[in-house]
Amino acid sequence: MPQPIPTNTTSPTHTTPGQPAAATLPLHPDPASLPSKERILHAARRLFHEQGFHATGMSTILREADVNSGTLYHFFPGKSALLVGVLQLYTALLRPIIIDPVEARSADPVERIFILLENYRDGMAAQDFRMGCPIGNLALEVADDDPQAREWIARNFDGWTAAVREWLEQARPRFKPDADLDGLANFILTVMEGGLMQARALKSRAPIDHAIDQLRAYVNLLIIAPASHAPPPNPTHT
Amino acid sequence: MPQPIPTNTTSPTHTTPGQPAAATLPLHPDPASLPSKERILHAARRLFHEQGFHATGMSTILREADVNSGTLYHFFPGKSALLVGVLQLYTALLRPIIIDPVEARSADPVERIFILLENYRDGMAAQDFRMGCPIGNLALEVADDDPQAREWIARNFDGWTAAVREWLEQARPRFKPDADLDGLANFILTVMEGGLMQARALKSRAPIDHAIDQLRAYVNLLIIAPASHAPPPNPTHT
DNA sequence: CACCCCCTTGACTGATCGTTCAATTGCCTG
DNA sequence: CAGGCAATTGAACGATCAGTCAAGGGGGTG
Repeated sequence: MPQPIPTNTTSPTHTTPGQPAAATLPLHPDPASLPSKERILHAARRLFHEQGFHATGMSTILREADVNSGTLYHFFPGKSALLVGVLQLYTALLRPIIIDPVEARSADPVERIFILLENYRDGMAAQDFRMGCPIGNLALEVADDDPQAREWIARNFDGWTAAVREWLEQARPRFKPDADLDGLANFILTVMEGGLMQARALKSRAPIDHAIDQLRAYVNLLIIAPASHAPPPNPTHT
Repeated sequence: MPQPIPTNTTSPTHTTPGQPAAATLPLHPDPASLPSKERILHAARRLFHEQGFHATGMSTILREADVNSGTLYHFFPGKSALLVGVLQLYTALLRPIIIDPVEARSADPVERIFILLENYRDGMAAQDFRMGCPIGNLALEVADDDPQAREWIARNFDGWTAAVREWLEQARPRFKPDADLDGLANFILTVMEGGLMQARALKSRAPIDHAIDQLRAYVNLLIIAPASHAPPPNPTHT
C-alpha cells in the first residue's frame, strides 16, 4: 500500500551518513541511473497514486521517467500491463516498506496493528490528505474493467491482511477464545480503507482518528483482561 | 449514495399497474419525455457510477441522454460542473431513496442501521460487485483536483452520517452512558465504505458480511443489556 | 571483424478528448 | 404579429489520448 511519506524531490543519492534516516525508507531513486524499466515503474506508480490511473497520460509517464514511448512499449505492451507491473511492485514492496518498519518499532503484536494504522494516517497527513492508499484508489477506479489488475489488487489486500492476521494469531492467548481473528484482520483493513477515504473527502485527520479510536475500543473489548500490555480505551491522538 | 438496485434496461414507461413495485423506487426514468437537463443528470450519474468520472466521455453522456453538446453546455459549463450537479442530485436523493425505505422497514433505530448496510450489500451483490458506492468512488477519484466536487462529496457523507447519528441518538438509552455515538456514526460509514471497497476488489460478499458481523458485535458490546431488541452477536448472512 | 539481439529513438497514426459557437427553433409575452 | 430569450442543433476546433514502427545504437559472443 502507500509508502508512509514518499515523494522526495531532492535526490537522495548521496545519503549523508549523519542524518536520522527518517524512519521512512528511501525508495524514490529516479536519478537517471536506474534501468529504464524501473524508472518507468516508479514514475507510473507515483503518478497513478497522485492523479489516478485514467487521469495519468502515457506522455506524462514518459516525461517523468525520461524515456521514449518505444522503450516503454518494449517492456509493457500497454497501459494496463504497466498498471499490473505497478501492482506487482506494490506486492513486492509490502513487507520491506510497510510491514518491516512497523515490526521494528514494537514487539507487541497488538500494538503493531495500531502503529501500522497510525503510519498510514501520518503519511496521509504529511500529504495534506490528498492521496490515500494507492491500492484502495485503484480498487475503486479500475477493478471492474481490468480483471488482471483486479486480481493483483486482491493479492495486495490479501498480503496486507495476512500480516495483520499473523500479528493477531501471535496475540491469540490475549483474546477471548471465541474471537474471530480472521474476520478481525479483514475488518482492520476495512476500517483503514474507509477511514482513509473519509479523511480524503473531508481533508481532515478526524475521520481516521475516530476510526482508530473506535477500533481500539473494539479490540480492547475482545481482549480478556485489561492487561497492562494494551492500554485502556483512551483516545489515540499521538 | 448508491441506489440499491438501479439500472433498468427495459423502459418503465408504461408501468403495468399490477406489478409489485419492487421495493426499489423507480428512479431511472430516462424515457425521452424528461426535460433535457434531467436526462443529462441521470445519464451522467449512471455512467459516472458504472465507469468512473475520467473513464466517462462527454460523447457517451450525450448519446445516452440523447442530447447535443450545445444543450449540455447550455446547462453545465463543463464536465466538472456536471459532476457537481450529479453530486447535488445525490444529496437530494439521499433521504427519499436511501433513508426513507430503511425507516419504512423497521422502527427499531439500531436495526435500521443494519438494514441500511445490508441494503448496500444486497444492491452491490445484485450488480455482481461491480459498482459500489458512487460517492465513495468519486471521493477517491476526483477529491483532490476539484475542490467544489470534494465539498459536495463531504456534504453527502455528512448527510449519511447525520441520518445514522439520528438513529443512534434515538437509541441512546440503550447504550452505555460513555459511548461516543457521534464517533460511532462516522465509524459506521467508515466500515461500510471499506467493506464495499474490499467486496469490489475481491468480487465477493464475504468482506462486507464480515464487516457487518464485526460491526454488530461491536455495537452489541456497547449496548447495556443483551436486550431482546438486538439479537446477540450471531452472524448476519440474510 | 561479423553477427545477433536487446534496447532505444522519435516521428507519426487515427481516435477520442472536452469544448466552442453561429445559426435556428419554439415558446412566451407584449 | 413582433420581439425576445431560453433551448437546441451539429459541425468543427485544437489538444491530447494510447499506441505503432522502421531505423539505429551498443555490447557481447563467435
